[in-house]
Amino acid sequence: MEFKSQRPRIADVAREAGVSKTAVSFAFNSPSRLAPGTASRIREVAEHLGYTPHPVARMLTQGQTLTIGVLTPQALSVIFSNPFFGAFSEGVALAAEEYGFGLHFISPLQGSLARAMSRATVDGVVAIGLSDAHPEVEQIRRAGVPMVLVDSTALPEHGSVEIDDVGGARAAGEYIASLGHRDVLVLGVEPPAPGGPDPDGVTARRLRGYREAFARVGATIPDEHVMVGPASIDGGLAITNRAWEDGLRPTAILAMSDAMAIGAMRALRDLRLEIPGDVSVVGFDDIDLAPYVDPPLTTVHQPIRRKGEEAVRLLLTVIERRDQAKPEHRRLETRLIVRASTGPVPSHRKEVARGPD
Amino acid sequence: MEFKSQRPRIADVAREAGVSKTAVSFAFNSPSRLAPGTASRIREVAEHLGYTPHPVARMLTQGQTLTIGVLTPQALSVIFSNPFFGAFSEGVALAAEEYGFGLHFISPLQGSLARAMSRATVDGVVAIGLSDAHPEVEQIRRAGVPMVLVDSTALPEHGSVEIDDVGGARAAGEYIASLGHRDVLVLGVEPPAPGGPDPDGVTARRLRGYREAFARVGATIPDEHVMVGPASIDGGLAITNRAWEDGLRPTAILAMSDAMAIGAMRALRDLRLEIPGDVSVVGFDDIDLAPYVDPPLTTVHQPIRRKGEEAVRLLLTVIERRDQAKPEHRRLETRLIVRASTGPVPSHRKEVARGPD
DNA sequence: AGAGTCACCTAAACCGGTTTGCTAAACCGG
DNA sequence: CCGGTTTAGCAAACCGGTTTAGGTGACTCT
Repeated sequence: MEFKSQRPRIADVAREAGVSKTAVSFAFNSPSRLAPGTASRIREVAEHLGYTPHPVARMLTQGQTLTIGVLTPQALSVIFSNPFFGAFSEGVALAAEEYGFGLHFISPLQGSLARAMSRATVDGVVAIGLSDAHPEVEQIRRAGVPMVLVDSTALPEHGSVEIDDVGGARAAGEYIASLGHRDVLVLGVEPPAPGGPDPDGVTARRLRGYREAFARVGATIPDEHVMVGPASIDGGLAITNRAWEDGLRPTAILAMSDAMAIGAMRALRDLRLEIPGDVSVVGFDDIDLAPYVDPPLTTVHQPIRRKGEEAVRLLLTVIERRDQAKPEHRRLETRLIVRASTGPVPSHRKEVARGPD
Repeated sequence: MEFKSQRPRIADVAREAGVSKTAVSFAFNSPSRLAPGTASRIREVAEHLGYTPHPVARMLTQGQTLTIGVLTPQALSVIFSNPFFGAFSEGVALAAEEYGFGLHFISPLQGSLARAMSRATVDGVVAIGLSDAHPEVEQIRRAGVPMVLVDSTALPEHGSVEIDDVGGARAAGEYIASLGHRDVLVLGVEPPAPGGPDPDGVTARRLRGYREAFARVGATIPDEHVMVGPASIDGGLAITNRAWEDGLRPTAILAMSDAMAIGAMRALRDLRLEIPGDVSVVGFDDIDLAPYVDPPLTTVHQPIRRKGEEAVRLLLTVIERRDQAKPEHRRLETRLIVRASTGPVPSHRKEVARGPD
């Protein structure tokens, strides 16, 4: 099957140094249990042979891997295309590195998240956007791995870190409404679970915030004005185009991700519409580049890195004292950042043609 | 030390089902060696107990981890702040997922890359930006792990994927020179090895390209006009400010990363300079957002995702036929993308004050 | 000189699986 | 009814380490 590794084993070092395997192990892990001379001699032999303890074997006996997993219900190749995830990973990495933990990314294997989980050698996982509706949620829960959820409360028995989605979205909605907009398009992020509508996911929560804001001014956001797609530039671009093809002519677009907002702005440009002259755009996340795009993006700020950091810290406490202590749930604040992609509703429409509504 | 896991073991399933461990193992791995009824009964018991084979134990016997590592000489928390890395990871993930491999990120542990490597349970690694000058390069080489290098030729006995840095930089330099610029500032990316000057690293190669281009028009880029810093927005911002403080007044900035270029543009704005009216800026990478920043960034395009993908494919062939076949070295093309952040050299300087040169 | 300590080192058990060889029973053709 | 082949399942060895429970000899104390 595989190949007799030419890598030296502990027994090789033991033989070469004329001691037992135990001594070699001690030389590396508790040198104080050996005569100083012996310990250093063994280490020299090891060095000479190029010996390094086999990490897998070591994990097996120690019962720990010093690795934490980042679980995503979507393929990594899609999730990495959202700058949000880079920043989140940055936070996760920061905390993990601080405590000497490695990072392992876990995404569905042959379509199965549970399978990927059971393959992964981690001491615990940070699960991002794991929805209640995910078909494998039960298997994952049963795996009994220490876990902290991010942007989800699907598994209340585990700790979680989330943000004030509703409040952030409400602030965005109120601001847009205050500018006079009544006809908006909402760009939702695709539910992680391919099938489920994810009744309490990020998309639903933010939508609730938008709607609350509009309700206050007596306006509504009909379901047909909520379109969902991948949280990427291309996603936002495609959906916006589709909306226009469908005849929608909103004066503002509320995107649930900055990447989508940027895609939407691109689509609007291609339609010869001005931002914010003809259409206002507001994003969500406040990625590093949000201030630098053209026009600078009005968006809902969330502490992305901190979200990753706190999730890891929470997870590490769970791993350490593997207790039944009641899980901690943290909620981080959001706030609206007004830049230049939003403005008052235009007094006249550039294109008179309205949608079918 | 650690905790008697409540997780069921293979022996538990065996006892419960009234068979041997062997039978349980067969039920999962080669059901054909068992009577159909027995196999399914065992699987039921396992399901009922919530049994899942321990991944570490399995790795140990199989001699493979089905995981590939991504090795970076810098902390993940810094490298993830460069959008380039997100896109690169996207490519890596795409190929890894295709072949059912997991992804493990390896960064220095307590300052030591070699230590991090020896902890990591991977079948091979993709090392990005590993410099010749890195102090631990010898230890890493000796580890004998299948490896593919990206953006580096530090270890010629391993395969590599790189891009035409010199050509890309030369194209950028020629273009800038053709616009009449003679006084430029180069923003280099920090050498991965804290100490070494990395004589043949990315920074050196691109610098060579810029200089070749300027040489053709009889101009030079003095060393004091080459400043190095972290490849991030903040890095570019800080260095540009420092350059101005040092009295430099270039008419163009050649940044070796788009993130730095964006930071530089920010600094220029803060200095009340116009882009490209007063100063032209060209980046390197062509990240997804390069067309969307203000002004749209002129930059050297490189196939970032493909770089990640090819590295993984190369690595997988090395892992599979663990042969001594001569290592493959691939070089991907680069090309200049002209957008709006560059223009002709201004006829008069906004600020007359010149630097000390 | 004998008992007790200590320093140093080792054999064997163990972590949780997989794989190899083997046995016992069932099956088969003549 | 018998020798040969299959089938179904088991015990034990193994993967490469760590850890436990001694064992040996030198040294100290009385």
